[in-house]
Amino acid sequence: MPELPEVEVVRRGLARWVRGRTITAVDVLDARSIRRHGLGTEDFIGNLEHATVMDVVRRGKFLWMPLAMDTLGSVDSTLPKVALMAHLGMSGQLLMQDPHVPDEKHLKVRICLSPVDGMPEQLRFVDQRIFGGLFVTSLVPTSDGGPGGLGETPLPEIAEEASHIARDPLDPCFSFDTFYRKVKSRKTGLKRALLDQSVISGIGNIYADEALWRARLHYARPTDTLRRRDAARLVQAAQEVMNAALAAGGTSFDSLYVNVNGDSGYFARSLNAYGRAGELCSRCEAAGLQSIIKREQFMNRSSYTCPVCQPRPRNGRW
DNA sequence: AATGTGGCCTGTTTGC
DNA sequence: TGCAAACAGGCCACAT
Repeated sequence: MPELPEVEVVRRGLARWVRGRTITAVDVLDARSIRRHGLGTEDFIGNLEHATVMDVVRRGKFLWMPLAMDTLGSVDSTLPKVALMAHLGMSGQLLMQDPHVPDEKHLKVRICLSPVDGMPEQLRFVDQRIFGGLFVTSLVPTSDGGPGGLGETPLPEIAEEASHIARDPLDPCFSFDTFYRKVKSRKTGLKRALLDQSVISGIGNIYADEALWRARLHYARPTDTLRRRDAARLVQAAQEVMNAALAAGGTSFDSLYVNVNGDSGYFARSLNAYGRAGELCSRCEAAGLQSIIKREQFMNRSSYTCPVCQPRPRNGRW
């Protein structure tokens, strides 16, 4: 499933094909994919047609395209106030396609772009499970005054529907102090805090388990007992594992298509904890020990840990 | 107010 | 063999 590194790969790929192009037509094939656009299909389409895509911006797993409306034949590029928001959910894909390519089985929305030589004319949203979706949202000032997210031409504004989430660990404006303050003030388990988008964004179940494993921390570690150096190790671990995944996904930048093929494929081989129940912990093995990664339920999700190098709390003491 | 839970979705895998 | 249940999981509405 697309996680933050995959969404960033999509952002970079998409920017290359859609920046500066005008939307000429929109075809909503399944209204469920725009259910978060509360004003309905007609309003959704009306907001997009004749608008020009100024950039592709990402924070966490939210991706949006600031739009400039073409008024009286001239594009006001100085003040984009709305954006086309996309969230891929579990199975969403954004594909650049030529018109003659047959519709994908789970094609939900087709966005036609002004023709440019050598560039595909359609941006297609394909989504099997419909956890993802598209909708139009306003741009609002950021709370910290920095750019809303990662883009080619950073705006001091953020898509409203993404304004409640914290900066992700790959954001140049990510603040460790802010993260640590938020974590410390929580009264919950560490993994729950990691998955809370208002504490730190972009981390899902897979990267949460990987970051915790790398930092040798247990998912149930009470957040208020976390030492500064533990938190620093955890953030660094998250950055390392996501940068590695990003590098592995970066090979598809030159593709005509914006690559989001579901299973984390190539990078899955690099995972040390997630999905490895019953297998030896590689770090323990390297140290001459034999411990087996175990799978447990936490927050109705699978959590994978090494019982030796990520020990569970005993008597509430760490 | 802050924290925790359930449900949305459907193709694939597992189990009886 | 065949059907049903489990599973995947980000996010938000709702409950406590």
